[in-house]
This record gives sequence, C-alpha cells and structure tokens, in this order.
Amino acid sequence: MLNKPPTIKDIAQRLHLSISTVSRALRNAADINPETKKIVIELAEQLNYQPNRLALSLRQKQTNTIGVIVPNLDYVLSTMVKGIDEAALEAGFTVIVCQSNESFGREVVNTRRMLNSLVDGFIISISSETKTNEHFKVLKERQIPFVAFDRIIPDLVASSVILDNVEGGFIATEHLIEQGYNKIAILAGPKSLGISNSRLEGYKMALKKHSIKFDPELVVNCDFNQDFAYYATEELLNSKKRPDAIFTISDRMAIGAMLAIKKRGLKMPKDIGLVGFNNEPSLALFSPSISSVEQPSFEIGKMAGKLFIEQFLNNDFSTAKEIILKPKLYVRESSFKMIKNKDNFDRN
Amino acid sequence: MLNKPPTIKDIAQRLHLSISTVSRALRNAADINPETKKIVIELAEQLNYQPNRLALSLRQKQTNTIGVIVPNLDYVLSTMVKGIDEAALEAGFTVIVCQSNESFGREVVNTRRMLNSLVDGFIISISSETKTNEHFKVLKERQIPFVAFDRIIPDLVASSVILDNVEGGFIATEHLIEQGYNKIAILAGPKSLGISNSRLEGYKMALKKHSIKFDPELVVNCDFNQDFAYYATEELLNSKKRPDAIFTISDRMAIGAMLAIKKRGLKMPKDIGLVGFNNEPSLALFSPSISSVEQPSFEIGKMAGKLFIEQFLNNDFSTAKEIILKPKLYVRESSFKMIKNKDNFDRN
DNA sequence: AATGTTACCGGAAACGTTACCGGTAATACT
DNA sequence: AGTATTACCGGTAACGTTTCCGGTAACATT
Repeated sequence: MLNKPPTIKDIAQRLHLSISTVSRALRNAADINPETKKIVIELAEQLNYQPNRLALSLRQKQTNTIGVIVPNLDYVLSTMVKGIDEAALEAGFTVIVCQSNESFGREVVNTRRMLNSLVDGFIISISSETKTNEHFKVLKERQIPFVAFDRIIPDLVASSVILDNVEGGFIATEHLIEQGYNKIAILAGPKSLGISNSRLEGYKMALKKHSIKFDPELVVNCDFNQDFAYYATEELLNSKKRPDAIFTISDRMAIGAMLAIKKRGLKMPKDIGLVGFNNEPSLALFSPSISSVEQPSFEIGKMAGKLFIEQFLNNDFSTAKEIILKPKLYVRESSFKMIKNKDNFDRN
Repeated sequence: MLNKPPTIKDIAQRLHLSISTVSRALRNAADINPETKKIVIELAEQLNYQPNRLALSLRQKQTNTIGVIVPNLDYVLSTMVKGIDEAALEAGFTVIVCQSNESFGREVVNTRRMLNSLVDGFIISISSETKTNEHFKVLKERQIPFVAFDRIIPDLVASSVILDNVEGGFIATEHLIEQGYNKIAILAGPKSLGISNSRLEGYKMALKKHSIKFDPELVVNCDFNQDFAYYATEELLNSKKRPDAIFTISDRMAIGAMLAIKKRGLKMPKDIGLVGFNNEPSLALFSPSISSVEQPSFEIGKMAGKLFIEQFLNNDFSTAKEIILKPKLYVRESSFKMIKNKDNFDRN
C-alpha cells in the first residue's frame, strides 16, 4: 500500500469543499465558518496532513530556511553551528548545513545550489581558499540577507559576527611577554585569511607595547594543520633565531608544535612557552596542559543567527552591523612560569 | 535595483520562444534545433540563469537531496557526515544536516519537517533518547528510502551501516585480559542504546572466553558524558570491588575516567588499565596516551551514502541490507604492560 | 420591497518547472 | 502526386499551495 501523503486537495474532495476553503481552515484565517474549520482540522489530523513545504515556499517565495556554509565541522565551528541552530529554532527557522571542506569550488557550488530557492539567506564562514567574493556579491545584488561569521568575507561590506582576533593575538602574546619570554614566534595561518592577519596584528601590537622588536623571521605562515605546524616548529627550533615561546593561532597547530617540542626534548614552560587558540577541551588534559585563547563559539553562532533573523524580518539588507566578541585567555602549564595575573589561570 | 533571478519565462520572452522550447533547450533534450538550443543556452549563461529547484522538485517529485539526522556533530559523527557528503556528491545529491541534539523531540520534528518534500530520503543516527520508532515507521509506509548508520533504529528492519560493536567490545576487553588485568569494569552508555549493549556483549564474550566470571557490579550504565564518567570512575575506585582496568565505550568517557584515575594518584598502566572507544586524535597525545578502539568513521559514512543511493536508484525499499564494518584497536600506554600483540601498538 | 451588510465559500490565477500531446512544415519514400 | 517520416515547436496540464476576486445566500436596514 503506497501511501501518498495527503494534500489539501484530498481533504477538499472528501469533505466536498473547495481547496481554498480547506486552505483557509488550516491556517487560522478569517472568512471561515468555525464549524467547517473544525471538521477540516479534524480530518487533517486524522490523515496526518502535513503541508508540502515545496509548494508553500514556491508560492510565497520564502523557505524559512537558513543556509549555513562552513569550511568544516571542527570543534569550534560545530559549536557555532549549535548556536545558530538555537537562534533559528527560536524564530521558527530551519538550518541546513553544508561543508565546503575548505575548498573554494565547493563553496561556490554550495552557495549557488542553495541559492536556487532553497534558502532565504545565508550564514557563512568562508573557506581558507576563498580569495574573491564574486559569489557573494550576487547575494548583495539580489538583496538576499546574509551574515558572515567566524571568518569574514574579504573586501565586502556585510553584517558579521566575529571574535576580536586582534585582541586574541594581543592577550596571548602579552601573556607570554609577561611570563618573561621575549623571542616569541607565531605560527600564523594562511596569509589569505583575515583571522590570521588579525591575530598576527595583535601579536605585533603586544610586541610594540612592550618594546620588543618585531622579527619577520619569527612569523611562519602555514596551513591550519597539525603536521605543517609540526614541521614548522622543528624548523624554528633548528634555526639560529630559536624562539623561546610559540603562539599558534589554532589548537591543532599548537598540538603539532607541542609534539615537535617534546621530540626535541624541550620542557614547557621552562625551555619554551606555548599558547594555542580556540581552547578545545582536550588541551587542559595534555601534559603539560596547554594555554589557549578561547572564543565564545556558541555565542558567536547564536548572535549570527539572531542578526540574520533580525535582518531578515526587518527587510534590512543595506546596513551592515558588525558584532565583535571578546576572547578569553586560559593560562595553563605550557606557558605559566610565574604568577602575574593569576585570575586567568585555569585550575582545571 | 532589485534583480529578481531570471526564469525560463524571461528567457522565452526575450527570445520570442515558448517556455517549453526553452525548457527543452536547457536540459539536453531531444526535439530541439541545435541553433535555437545554442542561443537559449547563451542567453541563459549571460543572465546567469539557475533553475528554481523548488519548482523543479515540486514538478518531478524529487529533490535530489538527502536528509541526514544526527544526534550531534562530535568527532566521529562529523567524520561520518564527511563520508556521506562524498558519496552524495559523486552521485549528484545534496546533503542537508540536522542535529537532534540527542533530543527525541527534535529528532521527530526534524524528520517531519524534512519529510514534507524537502528530501528524497534519510540517513539517520538516532538520538540517545529515542526509544520508539513511530516516526520512522512512516518512512517505511510511504516507501521513503532511508538508511540507519552508527546507531541503528530499535525494532525496525532497515538498511544500515554500522560498526561491529560486539567485536569492538570484545577486542578491547580481550586486550585488557591479555595484558594481565582481570577485574575489568565497563562504563557502558545508556541502556536504551544498541551500541552500548553490543559493546557490553562483546565485553562479556571476552570475559567468557577467558573464563572470567561476569560481575554486574563492574558494569556502569551512564550517559555519554565526561563528567558522568568521572564520577562513575570515582565510585568504582572507592568500591570494594575496585577494578584493575576500565573499558569505556567512548573517548569522552575515557577522558573522564582518566581524570578520576589521576586524581586518585593511580598510575596507568601499572595500577589500572584504560581503553576508550572512537580513537579521537587527541588520545595519542595524552600522557599516558590512551588506548582506544577505532571505527572507520569516514567509510561508514560513505557506505551509508552509497547504500542510500543504491536503494534510491533501484527503487528498492524492501530489502534491508546490513553492512557491518570492523573496528581496530590502537594500543597505547594506558593499557600496555607487556608485548603480546605488538602489531597493534600505536607508535605515534 | 428594495437595498445594504455580513458571513462564508468557490473559482481561478500565480509561483517555475517539466511532460505530454498535437500541430506544422519540410523532407523522403513509394 | 500522394503519403510517411522527421524535425521542431507551442499549448496546456500538472505539482500543492496561497491569495485575490467575486458570488451567493441569509439577515438587517431603510
């Protein structure tokens, strides 16, 4: 028995009513006899009627769906997506998630695909390959609401929710300086990414504030990748300018660095300091436990969701609101030589 | 300038052709003059025409979209989703992901919502709260293809791709036995979940094979949760029947157990052995590094995707194929006292 | 009694697309 | 010359829904 899902038409036929009457009865519209309304609703429930969302969306040109495009689903991003989810749920939206897998091509394809009437708008964190913004300009032209989060879109004015990455780079670096380190290397991400540059900028600011000369040789641009970080660290440790501390702009990279440091037989924090970024839960459990800059991932996601919905409901696609949230440093064994600011110390 | 996306109609008007001709030209259909085809395609490209997927799906009652419902997006599941993604991409399908957040209610809502013509079928891993299968029976009745993966649906015959969880429990336990442990506790997950019971069963089998009496007091059913595991372990260590090894059916739980063990001042593997499940990357980096059972997550996802597509294309909703993949044990310091089977030892 | 008001309902268009059917002209075959 | 065949195209229904417009009773008002 092949049970085709019942339509409004089926209900109409069985009750000898017109389609439009049934339609009116089903949403709480005016112009309907309470009694007919009642029997329609009864039959609908009995048949387990569910409106066809395709037809609905096609008709009213709204899908009540937000397309979320992320480069991957690592710890930070999946937490952010949870935040988006929550905001969407509260507003009656559905979220559909696509991973670009850090590939520019798939990002473009996903955007285009969803754009073809599957979603009302987008919440996006771009891939690390993405250097142009052509595929997003279309959104602006067509007045489709979208919000950038986590990583913002280069050279495009758009609403966004991000971490204060400069601050993040700053507090990590300043912490290392205050702990007595002064040859601090930074494993920055790919040069094309804004977050890399912002964190690097914060790093520079901290150096400047403490009158430490910036040395380009202590900056390594490499992929967000544990292995890359491992080799980069090995190279740093072998170089003449051997750093006495390393700040990595992701935890994965911090782990790579840690492995290289351990292999080299160096001790943290005595011989070398280490601070990561993102504060993934496992960092606290390594030995030594690794300091890291935490971003309020869930909140960032939730804010992005709320911002999107606000923009959508107000039909306001022009003003670009930018929300910047603050990071928080968790100091742990890998960088803790002396108490200067014990409030930050993570006792867990 | 509000640029409404161009439709097939716009193209038809501008070229003084009929809608149907344009439609034929745009898909590679027969019955079309190559020249008209050419000019249509040219204009379409110029206008950046993209077919409206809503209308398309509504018409041909196909969405070319797979709905994936997962309880969360932790390491294992997000890897599995990547696998599904890949299989889908190869077959020209789009994947949309919804998290149920381990909530039965949201699982039901998500299923229903997507069912209303948004997807052609489902690939599902159920939430830990899910005890009934009513919301999935509908799928069977309506002949909607779906594949269960990771965690299967209770009391419902359906195609599925899962790990051999019995084997997983078995190899972990047997390994501990071979290492000389004989009072082995198991932190099993919630009783309602099949994977918990299967792994427990494997645990029992290993005990039986090695003539160790099964002791129900060494079985703790608790949530998939680091904190729960922490307290459960504390309790175990305080009890009279103090175990000399613990097998946890997830890595998160293993971490909780590790913390409790460390706090107690016990040393692994000397005083107590520990084996987790899932082989999350960070486990190798703890000290001691933690042994764990790995599941081929990506492959499980990819197989699930392929199975779905096969089922879909063959219109074969009746036969339920079951694919079971094998786990692999990674032995690390937390459980390695002597060399018995050094092939498994993870040198990383 | 004629008119106005109200309450309720049905018809039909519209959303964008495909699928089927039929038609016309040109060409090929007897 | 007459008939088949082919190549190409347009019209229209259909998918399931909402929405606008108009219509018809019943009732109230003048």
